[in-house]
Parts: sequence; structure tokens; C-alpha cells
Amino acid sequence: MGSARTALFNWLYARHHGAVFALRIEDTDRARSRDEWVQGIPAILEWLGLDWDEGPLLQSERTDAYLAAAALLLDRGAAYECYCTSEELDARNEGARAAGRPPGYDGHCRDLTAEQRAALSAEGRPRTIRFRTPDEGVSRFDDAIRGEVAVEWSSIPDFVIVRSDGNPIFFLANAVDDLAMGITHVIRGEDLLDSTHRVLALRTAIDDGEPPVYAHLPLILAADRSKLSKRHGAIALEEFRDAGYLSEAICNYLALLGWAPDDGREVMDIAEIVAAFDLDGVTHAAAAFDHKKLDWVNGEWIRRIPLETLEARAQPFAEAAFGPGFDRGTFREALRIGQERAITLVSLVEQMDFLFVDEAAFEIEPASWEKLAATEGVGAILDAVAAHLEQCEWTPAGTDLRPALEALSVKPGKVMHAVYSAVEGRRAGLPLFESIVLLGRDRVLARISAARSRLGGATART
RNA sequence: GGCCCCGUCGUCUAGUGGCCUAGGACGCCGCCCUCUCAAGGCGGAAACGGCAGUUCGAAUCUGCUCGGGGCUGCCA
Repeated sequence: MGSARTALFNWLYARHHGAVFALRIEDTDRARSRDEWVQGIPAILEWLGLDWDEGPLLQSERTDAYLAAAALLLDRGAAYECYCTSEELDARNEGARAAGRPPGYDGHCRDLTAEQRAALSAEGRPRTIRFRTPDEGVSRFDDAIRGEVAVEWSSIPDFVIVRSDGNPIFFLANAVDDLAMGITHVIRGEDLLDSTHRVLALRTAIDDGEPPVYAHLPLILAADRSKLSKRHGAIALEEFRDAGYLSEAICNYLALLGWAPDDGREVMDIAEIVAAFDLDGVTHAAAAFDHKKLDWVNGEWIRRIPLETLEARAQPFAEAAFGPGFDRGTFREALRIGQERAITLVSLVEQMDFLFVDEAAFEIEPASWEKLAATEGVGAILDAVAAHLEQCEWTPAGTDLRPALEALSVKPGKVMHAVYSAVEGRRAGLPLFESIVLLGRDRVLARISAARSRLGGATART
């Protein structure tokens, strides 16, 4: 979710300014990267409707370029070879902590002579390449969202840019590719704010040109304001897609997390967002993910799209729920009467299951049945409903059951839930009169009759 | 611990010294509408973290403090 929001803001910025949106996948840690994740990124961006103009460029395929840059830095004395083992590093950090000093690389291998390096290498020690950060002075850059961010170099120890297995670290890959791709704007999460000083220093050491503009977005937090993580259930975009959220709604909601248009609009299509978007409207504080508001936005979008579009979007869900052979005409009509009330495509499709179920498999939800059975005079009510439906005109006006119930001197609103349960299987669902028309006379009467006989004969009417 | 970022209703936000007895949206509560549930309409409760200072005047500026978050990795 967080990555999607970052991608969205980059895309919005690029589209608003007529710039190029480049997709680059930073999979330099080949031990941790998995193909399915890498492939999932373009797929979900496509689903969201975020198209890219360049790439995808896979950093895992550009190792040579990064190592060449590392060699250059070594040559220039901006980086050095480090032969410390992880165990030694851990031990020294532990010691520093115990002594009340901040942990971090202590510069142990900073000034080794060629002979010393050769000796350490001959011992079979691992070799990493570290960037030599300045001993003093201040690193500063102007963040497009936060303004100037400055930090003393003395608080940033020398850091690894090439692992002992010969693979580059993302700081290096980042600096090299930003240069190679001519990146002008880097819009990313605030969790990367501190690393910007390191990437910038690397970049400058490689090529002293104009750096890109950086903009660090506020983070997205879980509802309880803790870090958004797998523990919080559905946070992957794919899960929201599969739960029946529209990409329009996701983009709309995500755009509103950490950004707001000048005029306070809430429901906006992507073109409106592109037109209104800019970095000066981005907020500074971390934002909590509000599932309820997403639900509202999604409902707004379900109501806003044309019926044909809704049909196309809901169809895969219907196929999953009802099998491939369901009646398209009935489906379309059910969508029409359900569109006004839907939250997600999944809940919308679930609501109409009584229309597509095998008659033999139709059953009434237990809690709804209990309420039906407990309704005073329910036998007479069902009988009157059946009698009405046997002879009425088969249109929503004709299947309007209110006159039949009023004739029994009962308030329709008080007892209609029983008819809902008998016909739809639950006491709350799609509007009844239109649903009855869709179901057909035989099936409706059969269901009412089944409910009637299940009640027993005690209240039977002659 | 050190460094950095941030701090307006429960949540997302508007607000850049007087237009603020702080506006909108979601959620919540109530009423209306109503064939159920929703949707819709109307109304309500609900916030400037705290303390100093600057100023005629501070949500807006400054300092301190408290709180939240991030980084501090041979992850990104």
C-alpha cells in the first residue's frame, strides 16, 4: 500500500508536469528478492492504471555498472576496501554501546596500506567496499516538501557500498542509476530521508553535476498509528483488488492520504487529481490508513461508474461465485438495483447470490429464519404474499407487496424482513420487489411455500 | 543512546498573524425518508499536545518541553 502510494505520487507529478515517469526495480539484494514480487510490481501498477514511460529497469541486471562506479570511487580515494568480518563488527559495536558511544563503523580499515590489504586478503577475509564519509562538515539538501534538511557528517559512519559477495548496495545503485537515467525528481517515502545524504554524497563523488530534486512523502501508518505491516491483515494491493475495491477508488483514497486539493474535493477521478496535484499540497505528518473511509470512497466510485463498467468489473467476481454459466441479463439487472447500495464488488455479488443459487440449494440464513419464525402472524403474512404474487402483474409495481400487507392491517415496514428472508435467504438485501421480478414467479412462490410449510400448520389459513 | 522528520476533531485534512466563537470529509450519535439493509437529506458531539516568549493580536512566528515516527544493516 505504501509503495503504491509512492508510485502514485510520482506518476501524478510526472503527468501533471508532462514529465517522464520511469519504473526502476531496486532488487540489488538478490538473496532476498523473489521473482514473483518483482513481476507483481508492473502488474499491480497496470491494474491501478499507472503507466510508465521508461523501464522497467531491473537493477539486478546492472551490477557491472555499479561495480565500475565502485572501482572509480576506489581510484579516487572516496571509498576503500574493508576486511572486517561481521563478527568483529558486531563485537566492536557491542563494545561501543557498552562504553556509551554510538555504534557504527569505526573506520578500522580506512587507511590500510596496499601491503596490509594484501595480507588481510591472503588470510581469506571477506572484502567489502566502504564509502568514506567526510570527517566534518554538514550535508544538506532542499527537500521539495520539507525544506532544508541538514545533518552533521560526523553522525554518519562510513557505509558499505559493495557486499563481500561482490553485489552492490542500493545506495550505490541508486546514485549510479539516477545519473544514468537522468532522473530529475525523486519522490519517495520519508523512511529514506536519512539515506538521501549518503546517496547524494556518492553521486557527487561520481559526478559533480546537478543533483535531482528530492521530495520525501509522509509515511502511511496502520489504523492504530503503528507501522503498517503484515500483522495488520490486508495491506497488499492485491488483497484489496481481490476484495472488490476499484482501482479508481484506491487511487482516489491514496491520493488523499498525504495530499489534499485546494478546494477540498474528496471524490475525484484520476484526471482531476492529475490536474490539481503538486508537491506543495503534500502534507508533512504521517497518515493513518482508514479502512472505513476507503470503503466510503469505494462505494462512491461504484455508484459513479456506468452500469456497463460496473458489469465488466464485477463479472470476474460473479464467475468465481456462481460459476461461468450464470444468466447475464439477471446479473446486469441485479447490478442495476444493487449499485446504489454497494460497498465492494464482493459484497455486491454476495448480495445477489439468491438469484443464482440452484433452487434445491437455496436456504435461509439461520438468524434471519429465527426472526421470521418469531414474527407475529407470519403464516398469514406469507399466505397473503403468495396469494398476491399468484395473480399480480409481474413488474416491480405489480409485485409491490405493501397493499397486500396493509390489507392484513400490518405495517409493511415491520414485517417485510420475513419476506426478504423467505425470498432472498436473509432479512437484508437487494430491494425486494425488483428482486422478485428477477427471480420469476415459480421460484418465488416455491420459496414462500417452502418457508410456509417449514413454519408448520398451526397458523395455517383456510 | 545518537542523528533526522513530524505534531489541528477518533481518522484524513483546510488553515501560512486578525476573515477561526477553527471549515470540510470519513466514522460516530440523533432525526427524516423508507419494502429490509444500505444509499440519500437534515442536525449533533468531537481538535489547535504543553509551557514560555514575540506581537495590539497567534492554530499560524521563536524557544523549550512532551509525544509520535524514521534512520542508525554486507535490507530497501
